[in-house]
Amino acid sequence: MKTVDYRVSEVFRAMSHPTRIAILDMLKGGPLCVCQIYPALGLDQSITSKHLGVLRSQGIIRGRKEGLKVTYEITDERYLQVLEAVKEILKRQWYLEGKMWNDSGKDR
Amino acid sequence: MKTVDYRVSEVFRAMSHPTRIAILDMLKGGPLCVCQIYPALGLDQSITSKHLGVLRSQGIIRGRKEGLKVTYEITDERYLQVLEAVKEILKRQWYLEGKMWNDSGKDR
DNA sequence: GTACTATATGAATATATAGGAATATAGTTA
DNA sequence: TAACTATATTCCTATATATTCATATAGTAC
Repeated sequence: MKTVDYRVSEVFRAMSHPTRIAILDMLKGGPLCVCQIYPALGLDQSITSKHLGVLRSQGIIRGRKEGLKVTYEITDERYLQVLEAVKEILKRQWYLEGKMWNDSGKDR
Repeated sequence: MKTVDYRVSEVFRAMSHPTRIAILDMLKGGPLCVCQIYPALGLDQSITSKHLGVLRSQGIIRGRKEGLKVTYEITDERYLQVLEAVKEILKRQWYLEGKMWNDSGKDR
């Protein structure tokens, strides 16, 4: 039986890639089709599918097939809260350090 | 300049190892000396030091030298809240799946 | 100074993960 | 049925990370 710590580590590992964080950010607004996700990320369908698979295997997102398309959504809103919490911690740290930052060129 | 998403990914990656999660759990109770941490984990001093270095490099913990010893502590309580939040999500998921679990043999 | 203690670091190896290109699978449409 | 579409998977290579053992560094005590 896997320990809780081990499962927690798997979840953090799944969330520890910029592309997968970008995917979670996209899903904040609600379910999205794969066909909407990978063009928005500017990535290959194949690579995107693998990242979705990592998040899905950890139960962070779930997909349902609707005809040819697959729509993904967050399984538990608290994963988004966790993500936001870390962003907030870092923003404060950076603020304290007097730094500026941005994501994909967009100012925050 | 590193993006926020990239920094978030680094923090998650730092937290994505069972040993480092165990270290954070130990530090919940307050600062601890390295000499207390690695025996409690049952790990080599060298390996423990490297894991501490990963957490330190991400600003999750900080150490201060006191004579020969180095004492580590959490830099921001919210990192612990993030850790607890994920544990809670997983506990609920496992409960819904009707599973039992434990950490190092201790029932929860 | 030497000897000792606690911690960090380096080099080598092993394992894990990511990315790219091609292919497989499942569903649709004609 | 064949052709098409959307997504997932496989294989291969490159890169990143973890572990082990040995050594370096910094502080203490004599």
